[in-house]
Formats: sequence, structure tokens, C-alpha cells
Amino acid sequence: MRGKRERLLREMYAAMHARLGPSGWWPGETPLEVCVGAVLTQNTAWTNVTKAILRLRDAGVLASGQALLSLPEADMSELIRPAGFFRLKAVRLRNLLRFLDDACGFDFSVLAGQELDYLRPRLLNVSGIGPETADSVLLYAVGLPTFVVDAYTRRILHRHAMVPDDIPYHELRDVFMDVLEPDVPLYNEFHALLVRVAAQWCRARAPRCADCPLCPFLDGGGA
DNA sequence: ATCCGGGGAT
DNA sequence: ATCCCAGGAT
Repeated sequence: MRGKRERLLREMYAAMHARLGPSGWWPGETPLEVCVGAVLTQNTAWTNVTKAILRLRDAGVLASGQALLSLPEADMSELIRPAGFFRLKAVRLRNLLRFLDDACGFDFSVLAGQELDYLRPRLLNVSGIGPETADSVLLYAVGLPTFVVDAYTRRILHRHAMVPDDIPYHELRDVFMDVLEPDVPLYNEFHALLVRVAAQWCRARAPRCADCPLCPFLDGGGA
């Protein structure tokens, strides 16, 4: 029965929102920047990504997709070095930029008019773009209603005994999308709240369950 | 199962 | 000086 899971997810959302308020969170100033961040943040912390983005901004190459594309790969690697896996990510970012260039010429409103089920597989077909990166681009840069799942999401739901630890990406995504109506602001805010809870309370080591907004939903946490 | 690399915590 | 953290490809 999944009416129970639906109620639980909505209550968790409400609890986080009540404690933390609206996040107003967007992982970048522009859609282009969101795409850059989506690649750079693969398997790395946001603090590192921020440094890399700043370096790109200061170098003036973040102004347009063309500027980024015309940057030699060696220069790109060096600029994004703080984000880690920098040679790999320079290639992956280039792949994504090339895709965006010929899919829409960096006019993201064109992509916003396309079907999620059409665009998502195409994005996943780009080498270096996996499900999380694709969903992050689709939700935050394009504005299509796909739920972004990450290690934080997995950890929080697993610790609340809602999913197995090794649940595949698409199944975890379905946990949300099977139950939540397609709603970009809702998906945006839900993900943002999970990220904030994971960072401040549901940390990988030394979690602070006692005063976590999701404490009431813990096994034996009352309610 | 292993590789790719950095920053922060311990 | 290590250990730990976080996606995707092969």
C-alpha cells in the first residue's frame, strides 16, 4: 500500500519546511551555470564546486555557452581543478555543452517546451551525464518536473527505513514521482530541504538525530 | 570492482 | 598524515 508512503513523504516535507522555511535554493545564477555545477558536483561537495565556478566566472568564460566551448580543454581542466576529477569533468562538461549547443543553441526555453520523456533519454545518452546530473539539469536549468535524487536523499530515506541502502537510482526517484504530482517548485524545494537536512543533521558520520527536523519520523521517534 | 582528485575532518 | 565524502564510465 502506498497511500501510507505518500502521507509519510508529505509529512516529512511539511516538517522540514516548517523548521527550515523555504530554501529559495537554486544551484546557479543562470541555466548555463546550473549545468556547469551539475557536472562539477559529481561525487564532490558543493564547497569545492563553488570555488571552481568562481574561477570560471573570474576568467569570464561563464558568460555564454560559446565562451565555455571555445575554451581549450587544458585551460578548462585547470580552472575547474578545485572541483576534483578535473580532467574527467572537463571532458564531461564539454560533452554536455556540445549537446546543449546543437539541441537548442543554449536557448533553454526551447528545451523547456520539450517532453521530459523525450529529452531525458537524450541527455542520458551524453557520455558523462548519468541520471542525477541529467535530472539536475532538467529540473534546475530547464524547469521540467523530474525529481533529483542524490546520496543525501538515499541516506535520509534509508536511515528512516523507507528504502534499502542499495536501492537503484531510478527506483528511488520513483518513490517520489509515483506519489508526488509533477510540480517543479515542489521538486525543487523538496530536494533542497533534503540537502539541507543531510548537511546539518543527517550527516554521513556523527548524525545529529536528536534535534533533526525529521526526528519524529525515526523508528521509535514518536508520532 | 576500479578508476578518476580535490577539500575538510580527524 | 591519513581518512572520509560524493557520480559515472569501463
